[in-house]
This record gives sequence, C-alpha cells and structure tokens, in this order.
Amino acid sequence: MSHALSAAPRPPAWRPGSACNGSCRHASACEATRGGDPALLGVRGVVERVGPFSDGDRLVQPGSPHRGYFSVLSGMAKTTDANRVVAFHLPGELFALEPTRAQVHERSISAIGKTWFCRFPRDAMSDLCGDNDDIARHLAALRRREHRLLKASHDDGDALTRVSGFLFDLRCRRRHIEGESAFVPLPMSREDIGSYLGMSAATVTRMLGRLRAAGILTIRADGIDVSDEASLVPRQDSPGSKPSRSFIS
Amino acid sequence: MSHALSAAPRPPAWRPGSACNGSCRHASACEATRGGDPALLGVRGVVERVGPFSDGDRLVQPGSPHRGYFSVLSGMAKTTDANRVVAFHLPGELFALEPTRAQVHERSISAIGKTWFCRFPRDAMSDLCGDNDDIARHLAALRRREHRLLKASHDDGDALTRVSGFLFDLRCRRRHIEGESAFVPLPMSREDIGSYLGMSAATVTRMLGRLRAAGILTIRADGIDVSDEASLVPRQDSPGSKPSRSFIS
DNA sequence: CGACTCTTTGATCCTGATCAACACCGGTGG
DNA sequence: CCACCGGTGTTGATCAGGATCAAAGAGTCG
Repeated sequence: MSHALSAAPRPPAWRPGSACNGSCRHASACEATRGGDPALLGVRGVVERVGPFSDGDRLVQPGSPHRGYFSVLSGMAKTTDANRVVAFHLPGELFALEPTRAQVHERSISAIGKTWFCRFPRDAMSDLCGDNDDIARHLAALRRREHRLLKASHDDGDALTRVSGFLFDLRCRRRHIEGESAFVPLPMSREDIGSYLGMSAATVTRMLGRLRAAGILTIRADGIDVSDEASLVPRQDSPGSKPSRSFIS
Repeated sequence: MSHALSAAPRPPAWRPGSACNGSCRHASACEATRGGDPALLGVRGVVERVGPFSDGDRLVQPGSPHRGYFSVLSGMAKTTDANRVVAFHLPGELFALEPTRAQVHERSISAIGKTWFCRFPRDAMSDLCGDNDDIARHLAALRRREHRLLKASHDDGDALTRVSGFLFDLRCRRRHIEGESAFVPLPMSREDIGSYLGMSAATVTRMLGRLRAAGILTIRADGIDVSDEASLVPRQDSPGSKPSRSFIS
C-alpha cells in the first residue's frame, strides 16, 4: 500500500478536455457541482480527469503554482502540513482551494492508494465565478469550510474519543457517496491516522482493538465494518462540561 | 486571598466624572491613551475610576450588558470563560472590548486581590471614535489583539515550558509598568495559573519548584524574583521542529 | 487565637509514547 | 514454486508526564 516518498510530483496522465458529463459514480455526491445542481452545471465543462496516481504520489506540494482545484474521483487523498496529516479527502470532496489570492499551494496533497482526481483549472473557474454568482458563492463557502477544517485541531478528548470521532466523521462523509453501508475503508496507514489525530500509530491500533472488543466494529484488512454507529458518536453526558482541562474556581 | 464566589457582581464604589489627568502611576503604560499619546488624550475625559474590588469580585459576567471597556488601575484581574481562565490583566492593560456589535459581555471578569479599575463608558468611547480616527484605529487594534489572545491556546509544549513561558510573558508585560525589576507578582492562585495553562495546581507548584531548583528564580509569598530571565524564554533548538506531535511519512 | 484557605509535597494511578518482537502480506528474483 | 525482503500492523513491556488524592505546613483574616 505504500511507496517510497517521491521527491517531486510525478507527472500523471493528464486528460485535458475530458469534460464531466455527470455520469461518474459519485456524481450525486460531487461537491464541485453540488450533486448536479443545475445552477452549477457550468463547472462540468471545465473539469479534467487526471490519474492514475499510485500510493504516496504527490499531487501538489508547498510552493508549486496554484493552477487548479481538485476533487477525488476515486481512491483517497490526504493533505499534509509540515509532515502532519491535516485532512483526508474522500471521493466527491473538493479541496486545494487555497485563499483567493494565493499564487502557490501551501501544503502537500498526495494520493492514498491508486487514486484518480478531477481537476478544475483555476482560470476557467475564475471565469465561471465572474459569470455566475451561484458558482462564486458556492466556491467561497467551500473555501471557508476548507480553511476551517485545515485549522481545526483534533486534540480534544482522549485517544479513544478521537479515534471513534474520526471514524464517525468518515462514516458520515461516506454516506454521501455510498449511502448506507457498514463498511468504512481505511486505505491510509495507521501512522497517517495517528498523525491526523495526534497520537502514535500503536495507539490507533489499540483504540481500534478496543472498539472491536466493545462490539462496535469489526476490523478488516482494508477498513472496518461499523456495527454500532450510535456508540461511535461522542456521548456528551452533561451539556457544557468538557473534561479536557482541569477545573477551577 | 480568596473569597466565596460572589453570585452576582457586587456594586462597587463608582466614581463617575473622575476624569483621568494622566497622573496615575501607570500613565506611561496606559494602553487606553497609548502611554499619553497626544492624539488619544480625549480618552482621558471620559474615564471613571471604579473600585475597590476585593479578591474574587466580579466586574462583569456573561450576559451582563456591555456598557464600557475596562483597564486595571491597580491590582490584577482575570477573564474566565466556562470556568477556565483565559486571560490575566495587568495594570494599564485594556480589556472587555468585545466585538463591536456585542450588546452583552461573553465572559466573566473578576478581580484578583484588591483591585481598582478604569472604566471607559462605551457610548462616550463611540463618540470619541467617531470624532477621532486615531482613537478608532487604536481601539480596533486593541480589540483584534484581545480577540487573538482570548482564542490562543496554551497547550503547546510540556508543563515546564508552559509555566516558564507564562512567567516570561508576565515579566515582559510588567516591564511596561515597572521598568526593569526582577520581581513578578503572582497574586492569582496556583489553581488559576493551572487553569490558564491547562494543568493542575499541583503541577504549577512543581514546575515553579523545578525552576527554583535550576536557579532561574526564587519564590516569594506574593510572587517570584526572576534571576535568570534568559532561561525562561523557550529555547527552540532546531528551527521548524515541534515535537508536540508524532511524525509521519 | 482559631478557622479557613492556599501551597507544598509525597504516593499512586492512568494515559499514551516508545521500543522491540513478531506476524502478515505483496512483490521480486532465483 | 519457493525463499527472501521491506513495509505495515499487531501486541507486549516499559517509561515518562502529569492528574489525582491525601496529608502536612503556612499564611491570613475574622
């Protein structure tokens, strides 16, 4: 599942002009077109499919010129900042929207397993935004969300809470793609999960084992089957009490 | 040093109309007038001195109407949010600037030890801001700083680093008031410091003890004497490496 | 002086990191 | 076909930081 770290982004098989016709498997979950919203269909005209990338290949790296936005067409991706994983990207999710004025990417984005991307050229998207307020607003909203997610820290609560919260989040996001399914693929390494959640890979394994022992999920080679979703969601016993810090006064 | 938690803000001895003549001991460190900047002298005409508050008395609490800004005239104060200390306020420092549109205070502010405040009525300050761009800009800058400080988390590094960083910060801020002085008063409880730094009071005591054992400071009943300031500042061995999380890929 | 709170200090416990050993798996080359 | 190999996942042992609990000083204020 892993590759030697590629020193530079490997030139993938670009498919310019392969505009989207809305027939891809995740069309209804596509964030770029908001699941096929008629107001946003113009976006389909500018998208290019790019791939395949294999595990570890970098799509962009810090300093590389920002010439487009991306979404996952199939597979998975991660964004890393200073060697720390700050986001995972599932099929349909749009990312690499940097601040509007940004000329270069600020973080690395790399494939997890064999992955195809959709690329939305920045110039074409800018033109679309100028012509279509809906697209502009939609993109701005997604950009704000990305900014929020990249800033969010996952250092709250203990290791078990963080792992189960992470799985719950993944499961919720997958629902948009696959609908109801107990299976949640985890193609990223335990190390990656640990980096994202701020714990060691060994602890990730142990917390998964604890959730398995509790009958909440079963562990497969390529992911997990969630059998008791209700137990994954962080249970907040009494409202307004966060035991992440010591109490005072 | 401590009081039973007062359920409601105790009405202090208000001194309306006691405009500032710049003769107070911390005039040169007064943030409201930027140390007596001629462009900001108008502020002195609207300030009122209020006090004395004794230890634990609340100046404002969440939900109380926002009718003024405050600074410490003498003593010290703390801002608490959900029972956590999020800021300490030293003489001369302006605070309780909430967002411009805020109608009510969002956090508690209470006195630490016997404390006098300067109160800057909101309406009068608004008028001043309308008449004087310097005052408006100055207030906006201070408001941004307050927002940043209240959001900042002190959960980076280990306990010793956080305590010494805290003391270093206090010492730097006191320099504006007292000039060069080895003494740094700590009128707040160890519990308060621990709440602010995200650790237990016992750990605060232990870390202080460790700094004392290292010859960096001596401990007094009401504070500390810093004898080796250079050792207080967080030493970053190699730039760009933060061992606060595990590393990846 | 006495009650009270705060600080200090010791003992213990818990969480999660770290390290090491081992199983597993896919790929590679004989 | 099979031995080998590097990377990954799992699991156990150990360790360190800091929380928690308890008990003993030390002020402090009435």
